[in-house]
Amino acid sequence: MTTRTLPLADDVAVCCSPVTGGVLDDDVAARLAQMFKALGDSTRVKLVSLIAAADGAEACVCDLLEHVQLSQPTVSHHLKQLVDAGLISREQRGKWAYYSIQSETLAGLADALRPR
Amino acid sequence: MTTRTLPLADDVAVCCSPVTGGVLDDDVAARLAQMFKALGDSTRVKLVSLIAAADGAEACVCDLLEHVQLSQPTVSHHLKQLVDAGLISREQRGKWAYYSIQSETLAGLADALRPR
DNA sequence: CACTCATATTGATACTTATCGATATGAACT
DNA sequence: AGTTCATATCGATAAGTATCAATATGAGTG
Repeated sequence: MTTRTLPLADDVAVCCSPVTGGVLDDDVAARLAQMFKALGDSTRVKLVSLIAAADGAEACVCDLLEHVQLSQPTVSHHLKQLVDAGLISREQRGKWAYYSIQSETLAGLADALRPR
Repeated sequence: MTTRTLPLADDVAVCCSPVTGGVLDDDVAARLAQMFKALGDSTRVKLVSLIAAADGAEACVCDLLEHVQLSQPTVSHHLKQLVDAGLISREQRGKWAYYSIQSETLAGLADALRPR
């Protein structure tokens, strides 16, 4: 898989399409599934919680490596998936890459899950 | 993989452990990931929305088959995963198996995602 | 420019999963 | 008991993914 941004529903559409609020269009379902899939791995769930709990609500890979028992390439790979799904964002500052939570996307996901 | 109920954190623990509220224990992260993974497939997201939108908020497999272009065994397989994750429940009534949304679990998941 | 450090990418491998056809189960009906 | 209908399970296969060692990239530093 190469890096790509899925040409799917944007965040606005997602936030307005609750899972339990009616039959979802295929593209909305696909976008939701992409985000859920990104969270469908305990390592990635933990990475998100680590980033959220980090000082300044951002963390570099080196910080995260100390908390999960995985190789650096593997952690990098998981972070990429979270970025691709729009759940976290990446910012390069000097030698370090800082990851932070995309709260709006996460909140939108939560909203899509809430019963209607 | 055989049928199993994961000996992980129960729903109460999950609902009280927001993803962005601090570093998650491994077992809580695993339970959350199990539920997210169940939703990490567009077919399953759509099945959930179909069930929620169905008359009486429940649907039998035959109803669902009409709305997804997949074989009956495949739909059965997806439903099983959703049941195993606790997101929907199954009730046999006569010849039919009725699936319905586990709203509390879904609400708990939404709660775990909401920013703290 | 050479060197180091932090992170990303590549390539390989083992494991998982989505899917289907075939078959089994199990309930109602005759 | 035999038949039919709805659904589940099995077995196989193709596609996807998690992981790591090795290597590349790219930013700072001397």
